[in-house]
Parts: sequence; C-alpha cells; structure tokens
Amino acid sequence: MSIVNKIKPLIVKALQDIYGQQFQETDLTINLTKPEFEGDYTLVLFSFVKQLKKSPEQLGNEIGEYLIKNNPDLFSSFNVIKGFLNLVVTNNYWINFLQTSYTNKELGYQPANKHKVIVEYSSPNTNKPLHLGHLRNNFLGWSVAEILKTTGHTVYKTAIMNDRGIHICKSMVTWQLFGEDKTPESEGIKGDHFVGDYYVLFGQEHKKQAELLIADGMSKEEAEKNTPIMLAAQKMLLDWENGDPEVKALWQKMNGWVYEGFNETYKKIGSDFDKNYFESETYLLGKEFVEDGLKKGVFYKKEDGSVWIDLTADGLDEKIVQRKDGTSVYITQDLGLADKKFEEFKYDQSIYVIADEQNYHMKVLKLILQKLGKPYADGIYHLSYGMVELPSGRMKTREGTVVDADDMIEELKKVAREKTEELGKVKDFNPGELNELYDTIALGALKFFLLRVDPKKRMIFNPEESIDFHGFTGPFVQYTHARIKSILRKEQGTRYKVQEGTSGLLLKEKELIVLLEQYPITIEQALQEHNPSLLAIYAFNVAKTFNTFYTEHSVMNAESEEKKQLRLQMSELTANVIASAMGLMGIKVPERM
RNA sequence: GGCCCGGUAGUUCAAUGGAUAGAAUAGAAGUUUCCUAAACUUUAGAUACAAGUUCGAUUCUUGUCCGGGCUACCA
Repeated sequence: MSIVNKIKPLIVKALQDIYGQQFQETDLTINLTKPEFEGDYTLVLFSFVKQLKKSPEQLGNEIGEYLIKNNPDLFSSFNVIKGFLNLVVTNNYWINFLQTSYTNKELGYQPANKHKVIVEYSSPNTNKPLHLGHLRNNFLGWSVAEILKTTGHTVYKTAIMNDRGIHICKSMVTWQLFGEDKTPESEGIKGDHFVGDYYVLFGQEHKKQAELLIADGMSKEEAEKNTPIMLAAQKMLLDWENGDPEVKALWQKMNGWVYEGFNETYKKIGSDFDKNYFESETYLLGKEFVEDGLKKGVFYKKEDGSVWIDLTADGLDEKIVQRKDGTSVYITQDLGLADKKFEEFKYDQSIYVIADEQNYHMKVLKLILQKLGKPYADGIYHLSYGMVELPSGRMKTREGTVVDADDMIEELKKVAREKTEELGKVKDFNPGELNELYDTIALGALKFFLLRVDPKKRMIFNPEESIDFHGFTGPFVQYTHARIKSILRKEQGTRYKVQEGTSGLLLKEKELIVLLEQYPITIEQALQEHNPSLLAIYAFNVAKTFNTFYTEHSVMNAESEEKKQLRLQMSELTANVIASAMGLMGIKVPERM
C-alpha cells in the first residue's frame, strides 16, 4: 500500500484520539510537500480550525507530535508552517520500499476481482481509411482496457463495424461508375485507402453534378438531393436492404478490401478485439424494445404511427425510436446492441469509447435503458473524448484535410530513422532490429502524443510541430529507459541488501524514490478517471527526475559500494516503472536507441 | 433560439478549494577528458472580463465576451 493511503487512517485516528472527533479520510487534504519546505507529505490544517476551535499552529504541533510518538518507524520529524503540517517520512521507509520493489515488474497490479468490463472502441466506418481521430480512440480504448486488466478486471474488447448505410453505398456506386474493375492489388494500394479514394471521388462528382443542376435553375438544396450519383447511391441502399445479390456481392467485395487494410493498420498499432460486431447484422435489433417500451408506457405512438419517448422531464427532448414506416433509427439499433452485448458477456460495466459529439446520444441511450428497467443500464459508461483538430479546424474527409493514420506512422518512422542514423548509436543493429526500433519510436511518439492530453479535452494537432522527439514525448521516456538499461547491462553482478538506516538519502535520490513510490496510486487514479494521460505525465516525470538525478550522481562510480547498490536498485526500479507505465499505454520501450 | 463542453506563458498541455499557478516547446545564455548530449543547467514569459461565496478561487456560483459540439423520421 502506498504511503499516502497509510498516512490517512493514522491522521483520522490522531484526530479521534486527541480531539475525540470523528473524521473521514475524504475530509483530509494531503499533498506532496513543496520542494522549498522540509518534508515529504503535507496535511492542510485550515479545514479543521473551525470545527476544533484551535489555531492551525496548535493543531499542527499536536497532530505532528502524536504521529511521531505513535509511528516512529514511519515519521522522523515534522514542522508547521502557516496552516500546513509537513511530515518527514523516515529514510527507512523509503529504503525498505525500494528494496522490496525494485525487482517487482507487477508493481501496482491488483488481484483479480469479479468485475467484467466490456470496452467498445475503434468502431470505424468501412468506407474510408483510419485517420488521427480514430487513432486517439484506438489508443484510448486499448489503454483503458489494459489499465482495467492490471487492476484485476476481466476485460473484453469489442468493436462495432459501421459497414452499411448510405456512406458505404457512395463508395460502391462510384467504384461501379469509375472503377473500371480496378482492385487494390491491380493498383498496388492498401484496400481501405483504395475504397476511401472512391468515397472522396463521390464527393467531387456529386458537387460537379449539383452545380450543373443549379445552372439549370434548381435550388441548391434540391440539386444536392437530386444529382444522378446521389440518386444512384440511394437506390443502391434500397437494393442492399432488399437483399439484391449483385449489390450484396459488390458490398462484400469492397468491405473485404477495407477490412484487409484495417487489419494491417490494427496489427501495426497493436489494436485487438475479442469480438467484432457488424452493423449489417445488428441494425435490425431493437425492434422488440419498441414493443416492450410501448407496453411499459415508456414509449408512445403518434397518430402517424411513429414511436417516441418523452425525455423532457429529464431535461432532454422528445426522441424518435421508430419511424412511421416501421423502420428503426440509430438509437434503436444501439438499444438492441446493448442488450445483445449483455446477453453475450453479462458485463458489470460497458464502456463506450466514442467522441464527445455523441454525448447527447449516449445520455439518451442510457436513460432509455434505465427507464425500460434494464439491469445493465447503470453499468453503461460513455468514455467521451474530444476530437482531434488541426490548427485550421476540424478534419474533413470530403475536403481532404484529414491526417491519415498510415501516412502519419510512416512519416514518424522516417523521422525516427533519420534521427537514429544521424546519432549513430546502434550501428551494430541488423535491418530487422533497426526496423523494429523505428516502429517502437514512431508508435511511441504517436501514442504518447495522443494519450498525454486529458481525453475529455479536444486537442489540436499541428503536423509540423508534433513530430518532436524532445521534451514531453514518448521518445524522451524511451531514451531514458535505454540509458538505464545500458547501465544495468554493465553491472550485472548480484545485488545485495542495503543496510537500513546507515545510508542517508541525498535530495535527488529521495525525490526519485518518493516519485516511484507513487506508481500504484497513479494507476489507481488513471483507473478511476478512465484517464491514461495521468500515466503519460507520470512516466515523463519519472524519466525527467531520473535524468536529473543521474547527471548529478554517478551510479557506477558512487561514493561507496552501498550507494552504488542503492542506485542500481533505483535504476532498476525506474526502468521497470517506466516500462510498465508505458506498457499500459501500449508503448514499447527499447533496450537501446 | 435551447442544451452541453471549453477559454491558463508566443504555441501545445498541467494544477482533489490550499503555500510563490507547474511542464514542454519556441526565445536568450551555458554544460561533452566522466554510466548514451534523443540529455542536463540557468533565464524570461500566462489564469478572457466583471461581480459573488470563502480564512483562501485557475478550480465553486452568476453575468458578459469568444471558441466548439449537439439540437434529422442520417448513422
């Protein structure tokens, strides 16, 4: 257990014993002590002043003395400054922690519990290749799943392939018209890109045709609905729904191309799924929900036959759940899919990794399921993340302003290669090892970049500035790891126990150990908040702190053999923690770079 | 119009109501006989505006201004 979690009950007990008042651990504010003061952890005293009717100084002194008297193994001294009680933790505690942890590669892991969690992420449309926004989604979903696993949950990863609908038909119809039987193979283009090109071409063609109609006197709105190519796409959608064998065959062929491309990209970025759902197979689900809802009086039917739910009492709007022609809408499909997923996985929690533009939709989804009394409704959690934007604004496929995922990775690999060759530190690597290293660095940079920001916030991606391997980046952390490994390779002799107490801790040594000790609570916090950026920030701080420590104090040429042992242990623990934290984000760390 | 987010150094991001608002990058100045300089050190620079609650507000409340999203019998 981490030190903060040990301190809290001790203070609660102190308050009880000294003042006879009961406080909760959540009433306490405990922070890391600011570096300019003496101490490791600080209790903020102001909040007790009113209730205990004593000055902060008096409170601080009384609590401090009590803690030291009763826990001499944990606290060595204290001081009170203004309303802050600064506690100094004993060197023994830190040295003990180090010695019991430095070989533990599962630091922060929690034992298995009974909770089953399903994480739905990625969920692409099968009419165009993945872009930067998808990558944020993929990295986030994968990382959150990994954090859940580490903390003892049973996790299933799923995706829903949006493989049907008018957008798919747009690519199909355009390929039929202009494709000349070309294939990804014949053109040497990755399948998803190949299909995506026809989707873009549709947009161009549609625009051209609309302009002709407008020139003939049609209004803009009318024209956009009635271009020949748009009408063809709509007809194709109907044919698809009616099971037209030719259309279905074309659909299968083109989706097959896309999946081939997706699989290649997924493999490269390390996304994996326990189960894929396909909208083409689930879009008719949810019909029985309409019946059920009507029976329960949750839904109501309008005169024209359409079915609605009134959510105005919950501050939302009226929402349609079935069209007057009896076909279901998006939300109804999602109701059905939620049910299906529960049937198959019996989950306790179902996390949907979906962009924040769907906040309203997800709120409605959960609310409807709750109103229908579904037992799994409360376990639904929308992990809402902000969109990735360019300095010029939102990415738009039709305007060709998207940053393509595959292109981005290749670009980063190129920079990784150039930089590596320039530095010339791994000249003995064979081509296979080099390629692996470039992958590690490029994906490390990309994943770190997209995960280091709070998921809830939208982020701006500047293509020029973002390809940076310095500072708050993945490669910076990876580099620190490689340097530590280099030291450890040179000192493979047996480690031995450092004598407790006889070894004082220098400022920089202690700073690093205190930080390393916080790894488990950092994981816990990332879990609670569904927020991998905490791990990115933490890993960066560990690397930075190690670098500072390492420039000031030699490991191999330490002042004494005991110091050398201590620092070797610190180095090993740092490397393990970095590898672990990065691993939770799906980022590999190299032995050399 | 209604509802929901957001506004912090030039830029990209931090900060459970707590001490002098932290980083990174760009800028300026330095560090290589010594464990990998993809590193390190020093320096300068910010809470949109106005009220309110509080011992204390970047954080909570209200208003104003500025961005973004949602508000389809599209998905």
